[in-house]
Amino acid sequence: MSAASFARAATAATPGLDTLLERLNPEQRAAARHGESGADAGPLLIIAGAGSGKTNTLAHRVGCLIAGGVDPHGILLLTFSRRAALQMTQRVEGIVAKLDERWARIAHTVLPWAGTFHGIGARLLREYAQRYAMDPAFTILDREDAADLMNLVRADLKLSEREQRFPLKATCLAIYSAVVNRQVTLERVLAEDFPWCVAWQAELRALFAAYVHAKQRQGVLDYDDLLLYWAHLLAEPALATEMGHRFSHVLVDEYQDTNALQATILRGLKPDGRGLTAVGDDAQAIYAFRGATVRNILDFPTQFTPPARVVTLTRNYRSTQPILAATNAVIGLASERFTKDLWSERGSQERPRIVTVADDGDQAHYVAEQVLARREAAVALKAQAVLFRASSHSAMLELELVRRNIPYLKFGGLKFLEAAHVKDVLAFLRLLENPRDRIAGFRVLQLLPGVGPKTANRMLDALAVATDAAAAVEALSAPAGGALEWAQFAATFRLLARQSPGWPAELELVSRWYEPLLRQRHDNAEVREGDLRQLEAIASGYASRERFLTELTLDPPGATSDDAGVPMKDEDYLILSTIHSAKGQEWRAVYVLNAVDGCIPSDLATGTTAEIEEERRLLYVAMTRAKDHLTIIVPQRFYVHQQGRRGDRHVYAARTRFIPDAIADRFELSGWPQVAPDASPCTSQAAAIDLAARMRGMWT
DNA sequence: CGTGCGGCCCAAGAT
DNA sequence: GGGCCGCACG
Repeated sequence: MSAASFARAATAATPGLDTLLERLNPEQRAAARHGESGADAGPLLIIAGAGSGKTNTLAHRVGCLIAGGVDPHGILLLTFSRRAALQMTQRVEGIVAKLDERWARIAHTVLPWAGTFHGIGARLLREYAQRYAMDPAFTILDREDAADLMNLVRADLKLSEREQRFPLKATCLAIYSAVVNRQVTLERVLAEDFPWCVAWQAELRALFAAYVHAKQRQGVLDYDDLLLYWAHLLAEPALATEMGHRFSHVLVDEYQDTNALQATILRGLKPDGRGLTAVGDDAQAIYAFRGATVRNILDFPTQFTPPARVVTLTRNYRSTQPILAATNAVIGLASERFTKDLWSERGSQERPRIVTVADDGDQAHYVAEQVLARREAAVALKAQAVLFRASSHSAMLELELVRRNIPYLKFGGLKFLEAAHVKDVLAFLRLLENPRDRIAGFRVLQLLPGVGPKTANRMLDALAVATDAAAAVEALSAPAGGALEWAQFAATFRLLARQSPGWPAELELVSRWYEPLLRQRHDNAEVREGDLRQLEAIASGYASRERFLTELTLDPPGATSDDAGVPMKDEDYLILSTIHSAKGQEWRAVYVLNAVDGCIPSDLATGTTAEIEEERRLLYVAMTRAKDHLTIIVPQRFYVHQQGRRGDRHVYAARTRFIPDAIADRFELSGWPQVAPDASPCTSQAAAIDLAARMRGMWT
């Protein structure tokens, strides 16, 4: 669809628009129509409370813009995840299709520039690469790869051999990343967040310089670079003007979870704020650990002259009034926020429940039982979600679900892409894409018998300077003791580099090469081969190797499921998710696990008030996902790790500090199971000790 | 120079 | 249980 034909379509009468906007409430409508007359197209901030119809409002706003003749190719929509981008795109398509029948046919081509900051950054950088003398075939390092590269550089600089221990690779990367994303000095990051590393400041600075240098030599970018290079392009006035004109409207979702570098990018694109819309909710800021700052949203209005218009959405369409009463009370105890209480017309007699159980095991039993009971009451499994702070918190529940044959899909936590065998195959593809990518090459070559770090490095040195990678591989001599495996590797590499069968057939050839090695290295090869089949299925959804590698790195498949495989789309399955991954979603019934101090807030996050406040918002985010039923579970006892098998060392935990007695009346408190008065725990314990003594007696 | 083994420390959230 | 490091062997 060209700009011209859209403009033509837009000049036609759009009787549908007013009808569509009728469905919005006054605040939503104001946000959607902002700047419609063209007279006031200044910056707009939408403070959108949980469940206040944010996606819908934003989608209508985009619909209004398009109906008003704005070229959709000039609309840049930045979201937090690809899932959110997809959701928004579909919503906009629906609206555009309804506006005018003639548009229905082309609605699916609407919004080519919807995506995450990182994804859009990658696209723009490839497009502009040649202009600033960079190879557009760069590959992207994920967090783990970046840490590995940091480690290599660290070893090169001999920083690992000091008498006093130098910070670990992950710490180095975290420091580097904080400096880049928060746009502050190394001194400040060290002093504020890594005080134990202050003594290493000079060495860290040298390390980071070498890290940047290594990335450039190899033609690789890390996550932060996708933003950083973009920001630097925009620091060039001519390019900033060009890109700013190219995108007449820039809309940013989840603005509370953006960082200083992202704000810099927006300022570069829209210095005066005209055409800029930010949407977010300061009460749901939960990504400070990644450099996000709530100051972005708090300071947005006054950043411009005249200041941005602020529209606040407080009507909640998601949850029942009793659930909102509880969530309002929880967030009401927060120390600083844009004050706004949410209200709803959805009445209900059911207060959210706080259920106390004995331990992790009982929690799993209770949740499984409740989930099934709700399904009997016609709440599909898909309409129910179990949320938790850390991925490992669902381990016991997952066992119970498997035992009871309840299918589930888990979001967040360890991903399928992090499995060694999947990374091995991807590394081969990355080496084909970019033969200078040393992290990928290092990994692939060392799979071969007889190749260790030294040999791999030597080989990669040769590859880095070669103009023809396949010829360079052929020219290398086979390592001692691994001639056969080497020949197979070289043949596969040559085939793919010279007469590639295309995508996704390439991936199958790589898998075929890899499988014998996989069987040598791992006992459970069948399970891992299953993962490779899954990878092939995913690969078929992408147009090219480059798209596959880029998108997979930037948006890894978020879900893993049990061995039964990914449930079919039409099947019913329970949702398990970390709270972070649950952002933006909603379910009829929500269960929050481990609502105790030590889990929420995590005992790793109680260092500063700011951290604790973020944990409070995390609980708030979890609770506000619920539409009809909310259950918060408080296990009293936690078994301690690192003890002999069958050990029963445990600690007692208290209900999360974010639900103090003062607001407990918003909840219905109960225990499970209902304890029969004569089931004394003392008797059973005595029996256990007796039994243990008898077992020992067998051997004395 | 590559590989395998044993000891040590750690264990969250994710583009 | 896993990642990381140092050490001994081939």
